[in-house]
Amino acid sequence: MNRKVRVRFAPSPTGGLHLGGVRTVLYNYLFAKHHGGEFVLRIEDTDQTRFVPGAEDYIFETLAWCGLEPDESPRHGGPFAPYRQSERKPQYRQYAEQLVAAGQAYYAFDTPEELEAMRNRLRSEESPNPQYDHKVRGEMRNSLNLPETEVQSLLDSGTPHVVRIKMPEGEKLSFTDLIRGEVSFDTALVDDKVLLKADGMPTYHLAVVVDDYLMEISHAFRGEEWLPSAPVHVLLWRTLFGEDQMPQWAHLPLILGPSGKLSKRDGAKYGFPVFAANWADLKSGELTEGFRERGFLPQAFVNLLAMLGWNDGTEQELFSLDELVQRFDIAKVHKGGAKFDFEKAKWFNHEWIKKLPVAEYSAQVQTIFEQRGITVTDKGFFEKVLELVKDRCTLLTDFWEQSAFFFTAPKELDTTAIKPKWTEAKTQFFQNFTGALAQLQTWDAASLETLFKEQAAAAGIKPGELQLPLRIMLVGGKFGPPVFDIAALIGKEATTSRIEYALTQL
RNA sequence: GCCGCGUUCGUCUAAGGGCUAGGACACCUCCCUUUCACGGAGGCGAUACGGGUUCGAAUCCCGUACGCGGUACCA
Repeated sequence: MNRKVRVRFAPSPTGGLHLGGVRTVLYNYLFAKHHGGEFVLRIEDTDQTRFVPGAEDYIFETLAWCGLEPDESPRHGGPFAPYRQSERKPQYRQYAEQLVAAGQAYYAFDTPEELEAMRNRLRSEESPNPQYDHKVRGEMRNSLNLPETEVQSLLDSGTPHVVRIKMPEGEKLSFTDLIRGEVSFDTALVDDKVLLKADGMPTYHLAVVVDDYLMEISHAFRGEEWLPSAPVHVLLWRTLFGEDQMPQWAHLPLILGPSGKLSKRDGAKYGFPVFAANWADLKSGELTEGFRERGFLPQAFVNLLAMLGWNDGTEQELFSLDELVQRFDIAKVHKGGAKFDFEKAKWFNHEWIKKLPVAEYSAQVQTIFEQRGITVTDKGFFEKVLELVKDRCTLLTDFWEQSAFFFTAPKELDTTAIKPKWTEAKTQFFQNFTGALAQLQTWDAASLETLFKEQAAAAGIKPGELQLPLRIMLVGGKFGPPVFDIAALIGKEATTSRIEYALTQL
C-alpha cells in the first residue's frame, strides 16, 4: 500500500508516562520522520472514570522535553481535529450501529450484576475467567436472543445497553506484524468485546479502529500487551472499512523491570526512575520520580530508550535524535522484551554529558545549583567550572557534588588522610607558599604548579607529599579536577584564604 | 486454566546455514595519574533443553521447559 506515512501515539491521560510509553512515542516518531510522514498525538480519554487532572499537560510537557513534538494533536491542531476522543463521541455510535446492521455486533442489556452472576456460575478451576463469548451469548439478555419487538422497546425506553462484537466461531484471523511476521488467532477463543459502552463512549477497540481510519493512520505501533486483542481490531477493520485500508501493525516488546514487568514499584524499590519526568499523584500525594529530575539529559534519555530493543546492526550505541531518524528501521526492533538496566542508562547519560558542549545544559545545572542555594552570577565562570568537572559527572545532579566548592569555601575539611603525616615543616611550607602567591604575576595553572614545585624543592619536601594537602585545603576532600586548575579558577584571594583557614585546622 | 508472544554472556545486544559466537554496560587486573575521574590494554562471561533437516545450525522444523502479556462497560 502506497500512502502517506501517518502514525499516532494514543495515550490515555491517567498518570505519568513511563519508559515504555516514551519508547513507543519515540519509535512512532522515528518511523514517521524517517519516512517523511506525520506523527499524531491522540488523547484516548474514553474512560471518564479514570480522568486525572494534569495528566494531559504532563504528556505534552514530557514530549517537548524529549524533543518529540507531534505534528498534530489537541494542542498543535491539525486537519483531523478533534484529537481528543471524548470530543469525538458523537461519531462512534454510527459505526457501532453499522456493525449491528451487518450482523457483526449486537446490543446487550445485561447489567453488571447479571454479568457477575454469569461469571460466578461458570467459573471453575478449569476456567477461572469465564468470557462473554459464543458459548454463552445465547443465554444472555441481548439482541441475539430477545424478540425483535422487545429489543426495540428496550432501546426506545432508553434501557442502558452496550454494543458487543459478535466474534465468529471457527475462523482463523491473521495479519502480518512488522516485527513478528504472521500472527494468527482462532476467533472461537476470543470473547465478544464491548465496543460501545452504556454511557455512549466507545471502548478502545472501537475507537482505535474508527479513529485510525478517520485520521488516515498508515502504521500503528503499540505495546505487546495489545496483541491478544488484535483479532478484534482486524475484524472491525474488515467489516467497517476493508482490510486493505488497515494500517500496518507493529507490536513492540515490553520493557521489563528487575523482576517481571517494569512498574512504578520497581522504581521505588530499586532506586531508579521509571517515569520520564516527576509525577505527583494528586489523590494519593505520591511522587514518582522522573528521569529528568534525576539528572538525565533528554538526548541521553532518548538515546537509551531507542537502544532498548533496537539497534541499527552496527556497533554504534550513541545516536543523536537526527541520527536515529536516519537509521531507524522498525523491522530491526527486537521481538523479545528487554530488561531495563539503570547502570547502562547512567552510562548513556555520562557519555552525553562528555559529548555535549556544556552550554547545552548549563542552564539545567544552574537550576540545580539554585535549588541548593547557590546563585550563579558569572555564566562564563560557571561554564568553565562545568567544563573542568564534566568527565566526573554521570548525572546532572553530580555537578553539585563535584563543583560546589568552586563557589563556596569548604567548611569541613577531610583531614584524616593528611593529619597523621602532618609536620611543622609542612605548615611552614604553606605559610611561605601563600606569601609567594601574593607575588605571583601570572595566575594560571602552569605558573602555580611551577611555583609550588620550586617552593617544595626549596623546603626539601617531595611535591607529592604536599599536593594532597593542598587539595584538601581547596576542595575539602579527596576529589575534584587537578588542584592547580582549581586554584587557577577560584583565584588568588580564595586560594590564599582557604590555605590559611586550613592551617588553623591542622 | 485457556490464548498469544518470546528465549544468545548478570544486563542491552551482533551474527538472519559456514571462520576461535562480536560489541557495550557492570565487575576484576594492569597502564596513565601522588585525589577522583577521563583515556588505554587485558580478563571473566552466553546460543534454555531434547529431537530432527543439512556436508554444516545460535540461525530452519517439531516437542518440552521457562518467562512475559492477555483473558473488564481500562487503556
